[in-house]
Amino acid sequence: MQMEPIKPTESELQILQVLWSLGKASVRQVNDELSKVRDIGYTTTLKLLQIMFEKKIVSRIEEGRYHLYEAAISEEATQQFLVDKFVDTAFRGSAMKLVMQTLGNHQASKEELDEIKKLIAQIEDNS
Amino acid sequence: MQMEPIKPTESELQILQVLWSLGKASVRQVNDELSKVRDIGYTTTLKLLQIMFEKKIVSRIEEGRYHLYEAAISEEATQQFLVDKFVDTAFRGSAMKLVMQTLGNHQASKEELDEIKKLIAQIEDNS
DNA sequence: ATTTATTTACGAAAATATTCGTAGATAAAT
DNA sequence: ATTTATCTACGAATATTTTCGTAAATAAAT
Repeated sequence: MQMEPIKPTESELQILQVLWSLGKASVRQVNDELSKVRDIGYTTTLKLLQIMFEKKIVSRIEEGRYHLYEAAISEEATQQFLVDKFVDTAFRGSAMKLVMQTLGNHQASKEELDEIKKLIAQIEDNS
Repeated sequence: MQMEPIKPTESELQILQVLWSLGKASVRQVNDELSKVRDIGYTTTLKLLQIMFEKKIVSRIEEGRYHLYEAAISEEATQQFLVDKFVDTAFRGSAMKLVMQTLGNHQASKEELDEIKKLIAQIEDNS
């Protein structure tokens, strides 16, 4: 369990995204994915993963000569933590303002809207 | 009009929040507000405002011996920009996931939920 | 067997962001 | 008039984050 959720840096977050989508992955694989998004050298990716390993943000297992890395913090918990921080720093604490702003400015499919309505109904029931 | 929205740093965002809430304000006023939130020296606040002025994030007018600063970018546009980036880096591009996550984990009043339902209905009408 | 490629470790440079000290100007207080 | 307080400007120290070069080890290819 992650007692004190570590605040990942911008780069670390990018790597976490790759790991969340790939599951276990070698430095090479992470670097290949990351390279699709931005310019980055192999040893930079390696170093980032090493730092993240020290910070316990990722775990790793030795697989012969190389390492397989894996996210050690869950996507949901991390997102939760980041949303909280984000609401504070960008929305002066108003989570609902964030919801409104996002809803109003991003394409949502009928299915997504339905899901959100369902969630709202659920919240209303519980109060 | 802000053609290329500048990405404010963490500190700059804090200052913007103060300015958005105060309107025009002196360095002293900004610093007083900021001090409520965290430890910060007067000249640090001053320097930050000067840097932001150079970057055109804030405007200022000379009022006698001192300056009055004002946010030069709107809260809404900045939030929009930040949400977009945030959705990308923390939610792998899924804005609706952000909405769901936030809705599910933050207290919402009946009024806020009604407002959101209204917004959803509006979106549904337009499609 | 030797060369080439791939891997990890690690230090340190480079880039970015934050903080503050000091100086000089001016106003306010004594 | 002199001292004290308050303001801006600005350089530079710190802290943080990102990037990469180099070395050592090992595997793969020739």
